[in-house]
Amino acid sequence: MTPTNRPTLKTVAEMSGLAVATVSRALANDPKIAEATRARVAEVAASVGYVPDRAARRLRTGKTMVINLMLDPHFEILGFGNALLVGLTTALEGSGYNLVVTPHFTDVDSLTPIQHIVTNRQADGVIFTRTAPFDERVRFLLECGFPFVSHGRTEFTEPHSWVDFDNEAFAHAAAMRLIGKGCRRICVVLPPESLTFRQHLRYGLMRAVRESGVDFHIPTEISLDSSMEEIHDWASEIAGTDDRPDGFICPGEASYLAIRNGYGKHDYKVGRDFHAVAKSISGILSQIDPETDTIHEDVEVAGQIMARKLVAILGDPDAGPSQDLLPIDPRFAI
Amino acid sequence: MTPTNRPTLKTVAEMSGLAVATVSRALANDPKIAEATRARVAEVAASVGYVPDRAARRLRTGKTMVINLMLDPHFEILGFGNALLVGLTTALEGSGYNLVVTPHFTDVDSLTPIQHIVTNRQADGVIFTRTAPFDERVRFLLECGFPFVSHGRTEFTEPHSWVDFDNEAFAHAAAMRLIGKGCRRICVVLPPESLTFRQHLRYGLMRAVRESGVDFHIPTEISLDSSMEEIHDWASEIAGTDDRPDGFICPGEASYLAIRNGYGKHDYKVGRDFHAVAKSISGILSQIDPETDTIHEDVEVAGQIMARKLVAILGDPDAGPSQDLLPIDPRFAI
DNA sequence: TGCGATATTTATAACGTTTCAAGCATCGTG
DNA sequence: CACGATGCTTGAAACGTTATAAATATCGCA
Repeated sequence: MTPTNRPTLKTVAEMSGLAVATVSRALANDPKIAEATRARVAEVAASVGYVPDRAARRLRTGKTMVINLMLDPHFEILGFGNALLVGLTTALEGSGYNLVVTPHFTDVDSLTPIQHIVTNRQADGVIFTRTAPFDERVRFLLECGFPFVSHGRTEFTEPHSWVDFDNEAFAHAAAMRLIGKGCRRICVVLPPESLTFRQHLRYGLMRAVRESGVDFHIPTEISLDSSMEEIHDWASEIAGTDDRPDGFICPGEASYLAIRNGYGKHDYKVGRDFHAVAKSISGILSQIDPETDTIHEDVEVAGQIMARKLVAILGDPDAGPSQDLLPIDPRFAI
Repeated sequence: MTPTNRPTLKTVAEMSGLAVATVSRALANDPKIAEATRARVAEVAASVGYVPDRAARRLRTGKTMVINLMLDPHFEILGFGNALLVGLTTALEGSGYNLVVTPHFTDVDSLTPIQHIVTNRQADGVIFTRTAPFDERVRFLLECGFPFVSHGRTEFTEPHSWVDFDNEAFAHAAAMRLIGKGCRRICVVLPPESLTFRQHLRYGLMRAVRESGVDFHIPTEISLDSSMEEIHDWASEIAGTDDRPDGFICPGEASYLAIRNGYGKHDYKVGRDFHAVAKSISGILSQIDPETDTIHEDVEVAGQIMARKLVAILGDPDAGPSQDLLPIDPRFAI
């Protein structure tokens, strides 16, 4: 381990015969510094490979240059967490912000880790997923005026920044496709009540129902958070009933697979005896069942947008919140 | 935003009528501080919710209390990245270390981001995956004596800390199972030459070949890094030949699916016309093909072990490197 | 020539922590 | 009773920045 010979402002100052303060301001492009000086300082700094010290900056300015991603280890759907992470990190590259990842269990105690981050200034902003209609994290962060971007919306009247997939459009488009294939009774596996996008999916389906008069079913025994085994068993059971749905909207790859296998137990084959439209995230479905009808949610670009949005907020705290509703592939939209 | 009223050492010092230095050392459990004082300071600190300032500490001590995970956005196999992340973050919880995630593309320039971290002291230790036999990251980090744990081994003589799955045992066990099912020609999809575990898989197969005299095939047209489409097309093509393999070792879920579908194009059905043993990571295979023969690699515990290992190294830099070869499920071992 | 205005630069003081050397009681001992 | 130990506490400096205020150089103009 080298005896810490990293160049500092002092190094650059001595080399250029200027004061530390001058160098600091020159590098900050302060217009009060003579153009010639600025150029010389920049050159010297570059030549010795000066890189400002994060700790010193953070201590002095209070800005951590850290963005915190709260990740729920429980409920990470196949590919979702990774795609989000990739989107965030790539968008953050070169921005000077570091992404630190903290585990937090949305269902048990979603607030404590965030409070810790806010009160102890561990980050400049937070990003999280699995947003609830009256999310306590959102409420808390709004109260303290702490910057954040959520994946998913809330029902608070006060606006805040979020990025979300248009699940309403997804469910509607999916339902319309199923109807187009002749389905008479459409079923959708919804997320638990606690998550906002449950309603969006439901509205999407209901709109299609209103428009077409098709029959529908929303199971109460299972949710999108149920294990694949549970969904599988439920599907297998319902497949044996007379009023079994002949069309499924699956807002996730896992639920699709579980249902297709559950029905498969009764030799009901997707595309022949029933139909399904799945939300694709990892894209694996097109390999498993190439003929599966899917609508893609691009979580990676969602991550990129969230990162850019948060950086923008941090850069200009006076800017109001902004929202991004990511549309479904227009080919599927009605 | 509140006007920064966070308690500091000074706060605690004033409240307890002691000097800042005393408080600092009391909280550090310095035995030179009177027992009574230590207790009082601890009490006061707790009562005001004192939490040491990371930036100040880092500036003073040089320790960043950051561990950096280098994540390759390209090649993250289904569930691998997320499982690793979950393992790391949960194991790191309460350790005081923050996990920051940096993207870096193993194939294009694996060194630069790591050099940046080392020379600019952005972290106390690094964790990375996709290790090569003569990995330049390992070489570099060993040279500077910078703490790290790799997922995967190298062929350097100088030992270093790593955690790895026993891919040799996996391939061997998989081959033996295939042979037990009557396979005559076994094929394994290997990772590219650049990755160390390619050899481990190969050795595992070769050992089984030696022991049983079975025929084998190692494709050169594709690798584990090939897209599912490519593997699918390759499998579909080879399925039409006379000497097509009747047993597959798939060190990944994607490759299994691609092959099963490629063979499926010729109406060859897994379990009937050919067999396969897949490495399961996300566990999704048991839902897609419940009868699939899989051997599980628990990437999450790998992550936990890596995190603990690195923390141990950072706690005692004089401790030598240590290695963990994670065994396959003993039920499958021969 | 001199004086205020303007353009640059700089010294200094923080930010919150740890550590080093020094401080000050208290005490046993010669 | 003085004197060095001993046990505990503390002042001051430093880590690398940035912000504030003050200093210095430069200049136009009376």
